[in-house]
Amino acid sequence: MPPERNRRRIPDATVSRLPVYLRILGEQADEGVDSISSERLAELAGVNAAKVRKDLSYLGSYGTRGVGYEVGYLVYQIRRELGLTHDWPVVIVGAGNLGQALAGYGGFGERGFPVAGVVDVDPAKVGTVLGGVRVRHIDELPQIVQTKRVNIGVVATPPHAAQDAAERLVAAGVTSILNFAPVVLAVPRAIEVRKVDLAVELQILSYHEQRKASLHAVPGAGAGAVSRPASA
Amino acid sequence: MPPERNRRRIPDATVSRLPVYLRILGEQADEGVDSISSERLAELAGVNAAKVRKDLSYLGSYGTRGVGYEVGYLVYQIRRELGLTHDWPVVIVGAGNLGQALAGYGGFGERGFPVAGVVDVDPAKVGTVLGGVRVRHIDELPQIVQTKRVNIGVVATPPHAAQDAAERLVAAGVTSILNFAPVVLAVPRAIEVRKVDLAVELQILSYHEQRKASLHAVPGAGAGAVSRPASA
DNA sequence: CATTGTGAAGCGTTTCACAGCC
DNA sequence: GGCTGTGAAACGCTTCACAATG
Repeated sequence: MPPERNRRRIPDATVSRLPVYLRILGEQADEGVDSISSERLAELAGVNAAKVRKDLSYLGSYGTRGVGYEVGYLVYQIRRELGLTHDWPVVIVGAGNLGQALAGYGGFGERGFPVAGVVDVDPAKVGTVLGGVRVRHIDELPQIVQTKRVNIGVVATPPHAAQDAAERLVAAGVTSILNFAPVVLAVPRAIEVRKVDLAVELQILSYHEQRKASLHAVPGAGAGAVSRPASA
Repeated sequence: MPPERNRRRIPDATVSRLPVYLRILGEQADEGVDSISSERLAELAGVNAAKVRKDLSYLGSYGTRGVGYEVGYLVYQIRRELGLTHDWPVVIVGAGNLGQALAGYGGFGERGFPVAGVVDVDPAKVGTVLGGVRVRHIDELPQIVQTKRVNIGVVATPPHAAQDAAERLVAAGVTSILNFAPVVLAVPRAIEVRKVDLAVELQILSYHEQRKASLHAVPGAGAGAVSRPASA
């Protein structure tokens, strides 16, 4: 029996949607649904049905024509593909406002990402307890990463400390980083970095708001020229 | 006649990078830099120089061949395009862990998004003070949105309350939503929604970790797999 | 016969490569 | 000479449309 084409390359766009499908499928399973069509899943995920089918087809042919997908089996396959068959402990650098909220937010551990540790440079914060975890000094980072087998680090420091935090994480052996600081981190190419930047998100919304506002300002179909028309 | 089409359509991908350029340009300005090349800006933003030039070209021709871009002027143009020439007050729904962290996080107001209010359904939370703002009852939402001219709402509730929060925001007159709840919000098409989902981000990192792990498992031709080829 | 799985077309984004200009 | 601005090629993602099939 030939095993499976193991080195499937899944498009980034698909990878970023699989967690959404997974969450929805979990909810459906909880409600007792055990079979679902691409159409229905698409509706719940807010996307197009063809996209759902193509996304799922990267995992293999796990549907049944004329019927749909078996929810439990699909959950299993997506979890396997995302590497969610075991926990991934994370370490949080920065015990400020955000670090505290993250550590205190139960959703982390529940979803398979237990907080293995929180560290900070500030001795005043060391020893305090956040979400059941004692804050430790950043010098203990290598030890935490090694003993708890941590692969994923979270940067929750102020901007000026973020690059240092990232370097310490990488030096300690972390290979993926979730960065909340509004800073472009310079790390080795092999390190996967994802960025969550509130200011960026708000500014994107601002762009759309401003756009709506200036549409209101122009009359019918013309080039209203409310602000300055610049030539090309 | 007003010469130019003012309604330039800027690609989404470009809009999402403009805030990054803007932040970097601001930092450069603070350091006294007043001219910058696409190459340098690209390096600081972690992207390709051609991309920077194409992105900036959607705003107009604001560079000088052979020289580069004037930092201050570029900041002005990007701010104008993003609608950052005035503040956009935001209202936060949900005074839990996350809502508190967001309200307490100074970066909001500093960057032009002052917190006009925080609301919650829970009477026990109403009246407490977060980051200088008193938590009010969610029934006061319409009043806050109207009197403070709020266009942007932030959903920071538990998942089960998120859809209701979104509907109340829309009913109150908000037209853009930043959603932190792990839920696909159903809103009218005219409402702009952006999503920040920690679990999704972590699961994407998990995918990459799992992928690295299974690469180790195969004998593989070539990839020497030393942990850190530190380069910048 | 409803629904999947998928070639192929369509579309938006990135990158190249170089003409245009300072 | 150096750097921008931009057509055009390359790429990746989305959507269509329909053959395959339980």
